[in-house]
Amino acid sequence: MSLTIAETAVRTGLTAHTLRYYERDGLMLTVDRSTTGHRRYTEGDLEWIAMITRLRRTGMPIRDVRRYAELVRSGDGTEAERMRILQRHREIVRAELDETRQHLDLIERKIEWYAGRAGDCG
Amino acid sequence: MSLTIAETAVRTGLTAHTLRYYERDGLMLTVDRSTTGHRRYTEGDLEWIAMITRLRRTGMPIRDVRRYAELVRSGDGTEAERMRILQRHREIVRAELDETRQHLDLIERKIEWYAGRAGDCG
DNA sequence: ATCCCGCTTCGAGCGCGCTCCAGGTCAAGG
DNA sequence: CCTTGACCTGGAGCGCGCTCGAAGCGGGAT
Repeated sequence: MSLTIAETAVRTGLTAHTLRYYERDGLMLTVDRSTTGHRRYTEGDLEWIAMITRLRRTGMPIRDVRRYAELVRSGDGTEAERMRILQRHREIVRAELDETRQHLDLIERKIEWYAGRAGDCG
Repeated sequence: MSLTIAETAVRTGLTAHTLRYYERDGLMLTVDRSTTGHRRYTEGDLEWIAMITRLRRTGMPIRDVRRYAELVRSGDGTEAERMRILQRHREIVRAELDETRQHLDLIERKIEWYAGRAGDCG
C-alpha cells in the first residue's frame, strides 16, 4: 500500500511542493517511485515525515534535520550521534520553552494592567 | 540621563543596526536626538524595547508589533485594542507552548528509544 | 591640523524556508 | 484521436527579519 504525493500532502499537512523540496534537500530517506517516475509514499515514509515535522516545528533548522537524515540513511553505527543530535535539540527546546513562558508571564501581566485601567473612572 | 545607540545595544542585547531598523519600521515610540542628530535613548525607551523584544521573542511578527506601537503612540482611547492585540497574542503563544511540549514529549521518547538500543547486545 | 571614531542616512544584500512557474510526460476517459 | 489532470524537473521568486556597506559629518585626542 502506497500513497501519491497529493495524498501524502493531505495526510501530513505539508504541501506537495514542500514534500518535493524536503526530498531535494536531503531530508527524506529513500522514496520509492512508480514505473512512471511518480513518488510512492509508504507508511514508513509518513512516520519519518511526522518525525522531521516534529523537529522542524520545534525549531530545528533544515540543515540539522538533513544531518539527522543522513545518519539514519547511513544506518548502523550512527545511533550514538543521532541521539546526541536529539539530546542537544531537546536542551534547546527546553530552554526556549522556559524563555517563552517567562515572556508570556510578563505579557499576561501587561494584559492585567490594561484590564485594571479599563475599570478606571477615566 | 540618556544613552547612545551603542550603549542601548549593549543594554538590550540588540545591535545598533537592529535598533535603527526598528525605528525606521515604526516599532519605536519617539526617540530623542542630540543637537548633532545622534539618537538618545531614555529609560522609558529601554522599557519599551524590552516589551517589543518580548513580543518578538514569542513570535509576534514585525507588522503586528508596529500596529501595537502605532496604538501606543496614538495614546488615550486605544487601550482596548492594544489589550485585544495582546490577548490574541497570548492565545497564540499558549497554543504554541502546548504544541511544542507535545512535540518535545515525542522527541524525548525517541531519545529513550535510542538509549534503550544502546544497551542492546548488538 | 589631522586623525580616528562613532554616529548619520539610504539602499542593497542575505539566509532561511518555502512557494511557484514553465515546460514536459504519461494514463485514463469521452 | 484528443483532452484532462496529476505528476515530473529545474530553476526562479518571495516574505521575513535582519545585516551590512558606502558615503558623509562632527567632536575629541595627538
